[in-house]
Amino acid sequence: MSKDESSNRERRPGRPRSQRARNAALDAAYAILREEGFGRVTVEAVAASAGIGKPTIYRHWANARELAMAALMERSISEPADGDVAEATSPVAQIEALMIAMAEQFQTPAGRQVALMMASAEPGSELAKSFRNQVMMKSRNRAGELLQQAIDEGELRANLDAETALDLLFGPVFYRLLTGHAPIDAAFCKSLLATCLAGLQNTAPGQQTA
Amino acid sequence: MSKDESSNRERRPGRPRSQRARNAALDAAYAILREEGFGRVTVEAVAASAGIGKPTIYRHWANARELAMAALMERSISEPADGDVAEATSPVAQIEALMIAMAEQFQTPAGRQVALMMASAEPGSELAKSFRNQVMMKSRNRAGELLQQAIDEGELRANLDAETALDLLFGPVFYRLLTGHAPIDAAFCKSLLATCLAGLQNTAPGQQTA
Amino acid sequence: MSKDESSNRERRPGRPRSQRARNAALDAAYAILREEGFGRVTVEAVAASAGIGKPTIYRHWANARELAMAALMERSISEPADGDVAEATSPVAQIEALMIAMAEQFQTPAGRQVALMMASAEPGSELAKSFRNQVMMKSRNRAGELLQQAIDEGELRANLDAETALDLLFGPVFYRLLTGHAPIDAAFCKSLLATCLAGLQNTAPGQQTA
Amino acid sequence: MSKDESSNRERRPGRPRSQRARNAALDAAYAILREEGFGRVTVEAVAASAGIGKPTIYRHWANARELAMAALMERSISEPADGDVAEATSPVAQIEALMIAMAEQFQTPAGRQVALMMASAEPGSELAKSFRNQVMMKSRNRAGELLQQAIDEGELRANLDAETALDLLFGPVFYRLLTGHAPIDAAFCKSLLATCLAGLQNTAPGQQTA
DNA sequence: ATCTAAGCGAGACGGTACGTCACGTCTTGGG
DNA sequence: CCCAAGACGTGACGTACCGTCTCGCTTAGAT
Repeated sequence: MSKDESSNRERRPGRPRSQRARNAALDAAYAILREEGFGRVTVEAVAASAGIGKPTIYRHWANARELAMAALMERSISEPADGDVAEATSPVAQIEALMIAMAEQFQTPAGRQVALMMASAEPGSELAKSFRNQVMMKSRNRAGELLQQAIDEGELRANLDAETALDLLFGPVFYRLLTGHAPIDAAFCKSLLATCLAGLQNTAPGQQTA
Repeated sequence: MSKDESSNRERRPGRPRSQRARNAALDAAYAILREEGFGRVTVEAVAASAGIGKPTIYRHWANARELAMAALMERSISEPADGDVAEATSPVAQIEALMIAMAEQFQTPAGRQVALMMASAEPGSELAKSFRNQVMMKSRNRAGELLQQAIDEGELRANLDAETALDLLFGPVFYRLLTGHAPIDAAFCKSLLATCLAGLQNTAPGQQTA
Repeated sequence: MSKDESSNRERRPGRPRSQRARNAALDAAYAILREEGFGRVTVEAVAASAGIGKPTIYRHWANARELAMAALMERSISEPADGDVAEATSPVAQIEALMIAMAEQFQTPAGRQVALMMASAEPGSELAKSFRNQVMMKSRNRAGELLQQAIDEGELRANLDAETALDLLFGPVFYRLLTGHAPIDAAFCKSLLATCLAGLQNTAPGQQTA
Repeated sequence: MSKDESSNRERRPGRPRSQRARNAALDAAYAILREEGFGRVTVEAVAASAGIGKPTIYRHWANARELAMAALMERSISEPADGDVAEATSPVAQIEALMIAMAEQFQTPAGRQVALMMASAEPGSELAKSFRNQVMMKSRNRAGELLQQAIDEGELRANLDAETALDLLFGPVFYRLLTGHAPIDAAFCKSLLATCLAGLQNTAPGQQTA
């Protein structure tokens, strides 16, 4: 997530990094992210608004994008509404609750920046992976477990390709986040899940094409 | 689409825009786009490499992003492989061909920039819409027609929500383009379509959860 | 002064230059000159405010500086107050009236631009000479005649170097116009002339240095 | 004089301004000033030729004109030939030496730009005053002291208006610098001083006008 | 009564320079 | 060794004007 985090916790010589400065940077970056967008999260602006020096920021993050990503990860992406999800009775219902919670986050000002942040991160970077895992894949991974559970319980087909199934559920959400061609709301999530479950194919007897 | 006016224009006064300059700009922008990426498509670089003046570029496009989008639209996005699609026998097979053709485009250097370009375009702008329609929705819209055809022929369920169904098919592709967590290849497209058609639900008798 | 003025008045073929456009350009240039200063007299601004085309301006003048100079010469520099000058009785008094009239012109907004215009004209150019003759030398030349007259009448020394004498009278006025270290008013002109006439030297007997 | 603050500065926080960069800028500006003229002293050209960044130039000076003025002041305007002046015996002779030294400076390529620089400076600005004081008034002020000395010694009239007298001596020099209608050489300076001292008036007995 | 060359407005063209923003690095004094 | 402050060189921004070049349209003397 951050630049250092070296595991050898032996205590480096000299003055330790100021946690105050780090937090001030993240707070300022997150505020700008929400209010003015990802593109305005510049090292210069964050340093000025947080009252910290630019080199201090560069000690913690490689550039403004990474700072913005870190700010989003630490300040915005809450745990996926465990309450609602836990209340649900079946694995499939829990998946639905999970998707709806994610959808809600993508409708906040900060959430709308997620696609841009992911798109502009260089693909191989450590932080990009971290961001992907925490912001884009967390719900997906959790849903993966629920999916397996549902298969085990016989609710879903046993011969399911889990990867493809998860892409089917989460892909359309990010698709809409990216293109903005339609809203990302609870109704959409429900429709998505329902259609996904039932399949597109006509299964009524005597109606088959062949 | 671009800064200039729509088609119904008899004749504006003054010297007309130079088609030569416009093409040189698009060519240069497209070359940089492929070779160095979206982020390096700067007005400065395009002007220098095209041998035209910066103000000329600004006369045609509002900024470097719009120029890059226009370049991609006019230089890259080919017709979606009509040949292969037409060869397919059934509407569903045609949809599959369509998806595979799109997937191929997204594996080119220019194609990989698409997500970034879409994400960084300001959402309401005219060019963003145009880009979305031409680059991201063209295949989708064509698939929509085929989808309806398949419903009419009884191949697909009659009570299908077409929007959701299309999002199910195309969403995952852009999802992978955005996150890069897995390749976008023909196998993926086929798996996607197959899973989508069959649904996730277990339909075997005596297996129901309840 | 202007670009053409070919003396061979044989009449060139084609449409003649529009006097309307020429006047509009001069009017607009002069207005900008007074209101915003010499530096804002751009070909672009004049063309826009006069409602004429840029090439039309370039047909008449080589560049904006020349246009501004022409505008000043044709719109501002009036005849040097013949009335007041003529009323004066002696040649010396006429010189004084001439200087005061010139001083008045240099206190108008347009007049203050004269030093800048002269300084920024390239020295050898035809229009620079013309400007110098019309704007800066006209009064001086007239004063030269009066000076000779005064010498002839015995009012001034016979062995006077006229060039130096004229520089002594007019130099300080342009000096102040250029540096702005002190006002250019009638009192100054009078003091100038008086000191000049009497000389600096102490002529009282028995006071000599040696 | 320049953008930065006055001398009474104990220590500002942050990295101090680079004297190296400042000197490089002034050197480059002065070289361009001499070789190509005031109009070619552009921030762009100075930055490139000095190997420094444009923003650094703007940190030190408000624009190219001010940079050019500063360059002239710090690189060109030498002390007014103290040697020659000191050698002169009388105050009046010292004034003459002073004028000749100034005239020499105005015949160098850089000196010829002085009128343009003064004319194009906005009148009220701090740097314009500084330029006037250092470049145009230094000799004048020194001459003012000598003038007073000469009056005290009885060489010049006691009832002299010093301001007017100084304008009489220096005005014509700048007049010629501005208009270029005649050379600024030692002979001119001598003629100027001589005519000035003696006055224009005819003092021969029995010749009076009245 | 045409023809036709040149002027007209408009405005795009390739340029140069502007003054600004942000980058990522370096250099101060102080903690 | 970190911190704030703020300078540095770099690179790109978007704008203002430059002086030139098409455009289609007058305009007015010469045919």
